[in-house]
Amino acid sequence: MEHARDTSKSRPIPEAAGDLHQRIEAPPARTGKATRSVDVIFQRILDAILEHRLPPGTKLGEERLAAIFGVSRTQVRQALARLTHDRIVTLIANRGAFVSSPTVTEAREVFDARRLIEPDLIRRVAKTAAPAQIRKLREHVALESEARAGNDKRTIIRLSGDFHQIIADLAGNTFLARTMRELESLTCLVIILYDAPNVPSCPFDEHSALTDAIEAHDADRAAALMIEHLDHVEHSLQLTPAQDSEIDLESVFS
Amino acid sequence: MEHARDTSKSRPIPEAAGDLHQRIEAPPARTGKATRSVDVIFQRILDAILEHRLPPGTKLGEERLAAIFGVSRTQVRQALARLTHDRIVTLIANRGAFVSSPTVTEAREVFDARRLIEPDLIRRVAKTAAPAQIRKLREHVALESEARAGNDKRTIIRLSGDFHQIIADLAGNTFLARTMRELESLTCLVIILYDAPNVPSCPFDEHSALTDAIEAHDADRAAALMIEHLDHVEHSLQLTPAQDSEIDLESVFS
DNA sequence: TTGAATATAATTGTATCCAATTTGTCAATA
DNA sequence: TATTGACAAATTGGATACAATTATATTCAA
Repeated sequence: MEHARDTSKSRPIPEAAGDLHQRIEAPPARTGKATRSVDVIFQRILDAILEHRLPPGTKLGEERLAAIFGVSRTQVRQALARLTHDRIVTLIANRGAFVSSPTVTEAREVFDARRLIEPDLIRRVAKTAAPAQIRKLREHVALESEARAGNDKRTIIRLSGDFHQIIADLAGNTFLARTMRELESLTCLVIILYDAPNVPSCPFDEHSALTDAIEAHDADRAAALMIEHLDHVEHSLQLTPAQDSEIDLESVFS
Repeated sequence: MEHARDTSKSRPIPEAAGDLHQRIEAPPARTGKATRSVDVIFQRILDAILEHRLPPGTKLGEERLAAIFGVSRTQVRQALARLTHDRIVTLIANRGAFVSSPTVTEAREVFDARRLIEPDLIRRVAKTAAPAQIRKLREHVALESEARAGNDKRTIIRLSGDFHQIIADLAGNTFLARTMRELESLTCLVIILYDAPNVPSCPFDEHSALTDAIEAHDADRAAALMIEHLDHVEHSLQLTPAQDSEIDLESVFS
C-alpha cells in the first residue's frame, strides 16, 4: 500500500493534468513554535557574517559547523541553503559554501535597489509615524550613540543596519521589509570588501537627521535625506569598476 | 583525526572568535553545470503553480512528489524549501507543504511593491532600450496574441507574467529582477485566489501600449502606463479586506 | 630539482532509515 | 446518540550511512 487512493479523493479541478490532487485540507494557521534549531543556526551564521567575524571568501565547511553548533550536517545544510538563497553565501557544487564576495557590479546594484526602495519606505513612515514609533527610533539612535562611544565596532555595524531595518518594518509592507533585510545583509558584505578603512558605514548624525525628518512628518525631506545618506555610504566605498571579479577568461585570451 | 589542524592554517584575522577559520581558498568561478536535478524539481513545481495546475491550498506531499519525479524525498524537500523561501509554498511544521494562499493584506502588499518597483524599471528600459530589445518585446507580445487567439489559457497566464519579467531583466539590475520574479509568482497566486472569473490577468493591449512607450523612449509615459496597468489588474480583483484569512482565534473569542 | 601522474584523504551530495508528531478511526461510556 | 479517549496509520523531521567528487600528498621519471 503506497499511494493508491487518488480517485477516492479527487475533486472537480479544471483540466487537471498529472495526479497529485489530494486538495485543500484547509491550510491551517501557522504554528506558534518560535525557535526551530535550523533558524538558530541560520541566524548565528548570518550574525557572524554581518558582524564581520566571517569575512567574504571564508569557507563554511558543513562538518565543521555541525561540530561547532552540536548538530547534524542536515541542519547546517538547510541553514546554508537559506543563506545561499539570500545571496549571502555562495554555494559551489562539490566544493562547498563560501561567504559571498559581491562584485563591484553587484555592489552597485544593491545601492541602486536601495535608492529605489528606501526613500519611498521612509516617506511612508514620515507620513504615518506614531509617537511610539518615533520613540523607538530615538531609542535606537541612542543605542547607536552608546555603541559608538564605547567603540564597540561589531555592535556599531549591527545597529547601523538595524536602523534601516526598523524603518523598513515600520513602513508596513512585509514583502518590502524582507527585501530590505536581504539588501541590508548584502550591503554589509559590500562594505567589508570595498570600504575605505576607518570610515564608519553609516554616519551616526545622518540617522539622527533622518529621525528628525520623520518626527517632523516631512516626507519629502526624509526621502531626500535618505538618498543623500545612501549616496554618502556608496561614495565612501572604492567601487572601481575595473577590479570586478567577474573576469571572463575567454575574452581575456582571445 | 577529525578537524585538528586549525592552528596550522589560521590567519591574522581581526579578533576572531570561535574557530572556523580555514579562510579564503579563492572562491572559484561557479561551475558551468547547467541543470541540477533539484533545480528541475523546483522549476517544475513552480511552473505547475504558475500555470494554475496546482491551486492554492494544495498539499504537496513529499513522498508523492518524489514518486512522481522519480527521485528521493531529499530532492523534493530541497525544492520545497526553496519554494517556501519564495513564499510560493507555505511549510507547516509536522504537517507538510502547501501551495500558499496569500491573504488580502499580502496581496495588497504585492501590488504595493510592484507599483514601487516596476514603474522605475520600465523607465530605465525606455531610456536605454536598444532595437534588439524592443524587437524581443514585440515578439513576446506577438506570442501573447497568438496564445490568446488559440485560447491557450495556461500559456496566456505564463506569458503575461513573462512580459513583466522581460522588462525587469532588461532594466539591468539582477537583484531587482530576482525580486520581480518573486513578486510575479506571488501575483499569480493572488490572481487565482481573488480574480473575478473570466477577467484576463493582464489585458493584452496594455502590454502592447507599454512596448510602444518603450519604443518611443518616453520614460514618463511608460511609467505612467505601468502604474495604470498594475492598477487595472489589482482593481479587477476582489480584495475585500474582510475575508482576510489572518483570523486570530484568541482575539475573536475574548 | 621540477613536473606529471597516481593514490589517498577529505568533503560534499544523496538515499535510506528511525524517531516524533499529527490525524483519522474506532470503541467505550455517559 | 453524542462525546471523549485511546490506538493506529501516515507523514514529516532529522541523523546516519554510503556514493561521488575534489583536493592533497606522494612517488616516479625526466
